Amino acid sequence: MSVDHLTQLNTDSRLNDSHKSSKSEEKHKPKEHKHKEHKSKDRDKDREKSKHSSSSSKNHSNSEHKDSSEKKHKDKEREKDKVKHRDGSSDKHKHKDKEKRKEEKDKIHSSSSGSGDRIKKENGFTSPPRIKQEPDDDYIPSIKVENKPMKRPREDDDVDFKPKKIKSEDVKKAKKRKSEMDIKNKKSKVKVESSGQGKKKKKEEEDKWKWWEEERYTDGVKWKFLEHKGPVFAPPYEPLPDNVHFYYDGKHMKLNPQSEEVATFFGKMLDHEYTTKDIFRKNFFKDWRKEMKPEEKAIITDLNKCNFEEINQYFKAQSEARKQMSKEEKQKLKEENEKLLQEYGFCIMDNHKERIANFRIEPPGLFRGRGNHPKMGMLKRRIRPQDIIINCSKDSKIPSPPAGQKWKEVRHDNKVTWLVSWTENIQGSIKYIMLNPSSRIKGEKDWQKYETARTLKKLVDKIRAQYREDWKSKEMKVRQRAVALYFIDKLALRAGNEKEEGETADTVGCCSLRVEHINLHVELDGQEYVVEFDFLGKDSIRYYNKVPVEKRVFKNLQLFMENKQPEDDLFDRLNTSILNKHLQELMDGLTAKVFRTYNASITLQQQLKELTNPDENVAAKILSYNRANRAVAILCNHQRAPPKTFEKSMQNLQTKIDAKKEQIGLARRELKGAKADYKVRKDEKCRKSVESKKKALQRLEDQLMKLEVQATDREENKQIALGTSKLNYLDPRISIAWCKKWGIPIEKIYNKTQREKFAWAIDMADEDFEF
DNA sequence: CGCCGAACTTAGGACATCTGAG
DNA sequence: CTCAGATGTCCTAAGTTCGGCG
Repeated sequence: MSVDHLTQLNTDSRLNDSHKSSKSEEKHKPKEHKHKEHKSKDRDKDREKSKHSSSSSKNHSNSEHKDSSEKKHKDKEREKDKVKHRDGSSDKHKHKDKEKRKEEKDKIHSSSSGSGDRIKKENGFTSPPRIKQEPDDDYIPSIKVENKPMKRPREDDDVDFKPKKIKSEDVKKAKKRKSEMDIKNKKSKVKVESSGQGKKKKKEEEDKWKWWEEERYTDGVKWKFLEHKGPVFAPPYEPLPDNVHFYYDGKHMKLNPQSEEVATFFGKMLDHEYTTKDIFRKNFFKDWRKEMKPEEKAIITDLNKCNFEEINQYFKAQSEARKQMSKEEKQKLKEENEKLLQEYGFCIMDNHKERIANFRIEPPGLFRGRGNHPKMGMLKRRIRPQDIIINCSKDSKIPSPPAGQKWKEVRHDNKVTWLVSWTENIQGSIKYIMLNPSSRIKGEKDWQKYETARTLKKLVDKIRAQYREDWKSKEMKVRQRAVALYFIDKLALRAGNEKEEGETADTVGCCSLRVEHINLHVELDGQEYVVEFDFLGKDSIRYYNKVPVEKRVFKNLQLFMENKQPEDDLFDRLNTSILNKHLQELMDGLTAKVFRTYNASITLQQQLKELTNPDENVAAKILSYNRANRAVAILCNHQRAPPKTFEKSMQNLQTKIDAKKEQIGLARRELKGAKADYKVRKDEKCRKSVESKKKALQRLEDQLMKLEVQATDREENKQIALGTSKLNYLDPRISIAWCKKWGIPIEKIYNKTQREKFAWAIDMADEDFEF
């Protein structure tokens, strides 16, 4: 964190202190009453702000030029909004407990700096600089918003699918549907496949079902038939052998299996840093004691007197032993695993065998949330059959629970995609077993996601024009919405839902940004109107970025921050639901996250165009691809902890480079010598020697280049994770089109799993595909 | 209309397995 | 052949969105 960031923070808080507003009184209200009070306070504040904003908008209006025709329209809208506002409907109602946050903050930072300290500790690296060029979009935006279904609805004759006739009938149907579709969609790639085309073709089609050539369900039905074998439970606890001891206060103590199991969870983790954290230890100890027998509970009262060392050693030895297993043993284990996969890893959904993603129930253990999680260390309990809800077809073979046990419930809900669910005990949220990304049900959704993003592409200019216009709105709420949307669009921020405090780590997204998360600089490093962002986002990954913004945005931010405490919401009149409602009106299916998908994909496409050099070889082109991918990862702030071995491996590489350089020096000298010889002797032998020396030198130089490129690549990738964007944000058809265009084998870009996930795209994208 | 739970996508880290340079 | 580093898989936490309910 830079010095001026710190001073800025301090200045801010001082400034705010002198302007103590209604907020500060509120701080001392008892918590229980807070909820309602907050609401009415906010309403007051809203009115006040509203006044304020309309008066101050005069101040900011010097650069405002009004388009009269549009103004009329706008005014009408404002009128509407104002009416709504009078109802109190636009009040923001957050039940975030700011008091607490403030107190905490005061505790931590009583004397000095801002939030930066904490942030750095939590996640030691800073965000790399990000680039995102605005796509030079020559597209003419269309006004019409239509989200035409990609396919026709399924026919009703599918209703009584019977599991028995699993595939043969289906192939016929697929063909029928496909031919209809081909006519309708005028697909460039026509697949010839008359019904009389032999068994081989049929077989292939069975192996690789092309669900994307079939119609989709409409009306929320997710499947017509679903059969599976239920989940695989975590193996039961195996008590420790008698020679592995637990000590309390130096004395050996035999724990009963139930509390022993929980002890092993802690013992296994001894090497992890977080077993030293106070919250972790406190939560663990509390939950552990709940599992103890009264006698144990009476004795074990202080975690510091517990010695898990032997337990720790035991598990280390176990994992060592696993590594040392013979080939045959490993093979056997692998086969058993495979058998389990074959039995439980697949289900039958609508006549097709589909892979299940997570068919194993999460084993018990100690919860470790990410970042500074208030619940870290709590016991994640073992899931039993009686906790499990099974979802499948009525007419399917219903999975049987383990002997002597019962499911919590068996239901037949074909409006959802999950096969199994249970409620987890840490947050009380529901967990699911669902299908693999290669499945129809996931693939269709994925495809649709990119289609929505492409629809946004057609409208984005209009939407941008609109939110720029809204920066001038008389209404605070509209301005906040417009500025937030600008951030979401320009910086690919996440929407930022409100979170319940004390339940999760303190992280934010766009709508939940607080005043303390940004710093305004009228001038910074030679740039005007710079906003400095510094906050923890999803997974407590730090987002740090300095962005020059338009003057109007800057002025708006100043306005939003007026009379606020650092821990107050920046966009106090906005939340994700308001924002998304607005977006929904702009385009069918538009939500905040679509901007991330759109901007990621368009950035890839444009970077690929820019970086690919037709004359270069495959390796160089792939490097370009990775660079393009990296640009997206940076945009989306996909970070990773630098690999543990990074420094070392970098050093090794450097050593290699140095060695290579030395070799080159040597080769140069030799070449020189050979040349000199040739000059004197002019004979064939010498000429050949020169030639070969030249070649050798050339080869070495090539190798050096390669190493240096590798080093750069690795350095650039140190903190950047490419996988997330590749898997979730980049329309696979862009990459596939690029591969086809430049003759790059798809395997160089997508591994086997990824090719399975993106099979639909591989099949349908040709080299002309444009996102 | 706001709140909350349900359902589903997105996310990084741990661990296992593969690979290719020495 | 060996081993380090790269790559792939698994795991499950942490987001977003939506719809229903009071």
